Amino acid sequence: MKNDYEKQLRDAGVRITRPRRVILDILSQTDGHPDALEIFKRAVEVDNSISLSTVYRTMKLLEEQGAIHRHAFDGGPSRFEQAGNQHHDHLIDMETGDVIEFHSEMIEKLQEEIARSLGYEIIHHRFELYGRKLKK
Amino acid sequence: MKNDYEKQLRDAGVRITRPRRVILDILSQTDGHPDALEIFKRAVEVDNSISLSTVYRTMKLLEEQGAIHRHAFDGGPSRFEQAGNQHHDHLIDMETGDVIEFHSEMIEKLQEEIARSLGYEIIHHRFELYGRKLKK
DNA sequence: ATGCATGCAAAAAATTTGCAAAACG
DNA sequence: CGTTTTGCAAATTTTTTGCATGCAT
Repeated sequence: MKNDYEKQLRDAGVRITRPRRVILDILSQTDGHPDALEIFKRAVEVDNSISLSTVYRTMKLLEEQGAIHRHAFDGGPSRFEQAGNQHHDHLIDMETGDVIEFHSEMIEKLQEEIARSLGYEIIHHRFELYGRKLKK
Repeated sequence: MKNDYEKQLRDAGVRITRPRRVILDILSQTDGHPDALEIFKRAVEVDNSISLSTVYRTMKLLEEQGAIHRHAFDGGPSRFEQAGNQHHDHLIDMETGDVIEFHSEMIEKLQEEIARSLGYEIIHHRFELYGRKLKK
């Protein structure tokens, strides 16, 4: 997928600077869930003047713009992924750290129902399964 | 609820020291979801020689023993609650920070199904709703 | 007694911030 | 050209750890 967030962000009044473009490119070329440090390391390979602060600042900005999602899986640092794909939840393989994405319409519906019955409207949610691969 | 983890822990070979007893008492007198610092502050009121390190070490120990659950709600520090009550998930009021507990058998079943269909066995899961109170 | 637990201070890990200089539109 | 953004270093926040001493069993 091409990095076509650029126009979208520009329209939202976000300046597209060199560091931001580098980070956006990295995000659109990745389908994993890298943390800030990983993004930083890859960014430095492209432009060695980029700083870790800028990565953090950019992640916050992109999150506010809805361009990425931030995850905080058990313990570790925040990990990011581009938004825009269809919504999904995560299953984390506790042995390998692998992240498997899944989607359940049923779950989505249920949580709406639960929230409504408690008198709430959902802004966002986290649904993470932590498991171990079954031997067949 | 009385602090009756003591016997249970003792049987598991865990030494019951003064700091640990103080912390266990605090946990059993609380039905919120305090973080380490809050527990530390309350502990100091009972015994001013307790250190924050010990609180952290004790929380890790109790977690391993299954006596408490650790939560990492969006952003903030780890927050703890005693285990032993029936399993439940959390809805976090984004305006007040209040934590509302709920339980859905349907959700429990669904996640088992999802994990199984992906070839996994669930060790634990996190299901958190972040929402805003509906005005009626 | 003897090993495990504690307090303290220092280290680590993750993230944020102040500020002067540089870059964007 | 006026703002916004950046890099850097330093500060914060949360948590962990090394080590000498103290306490539980």
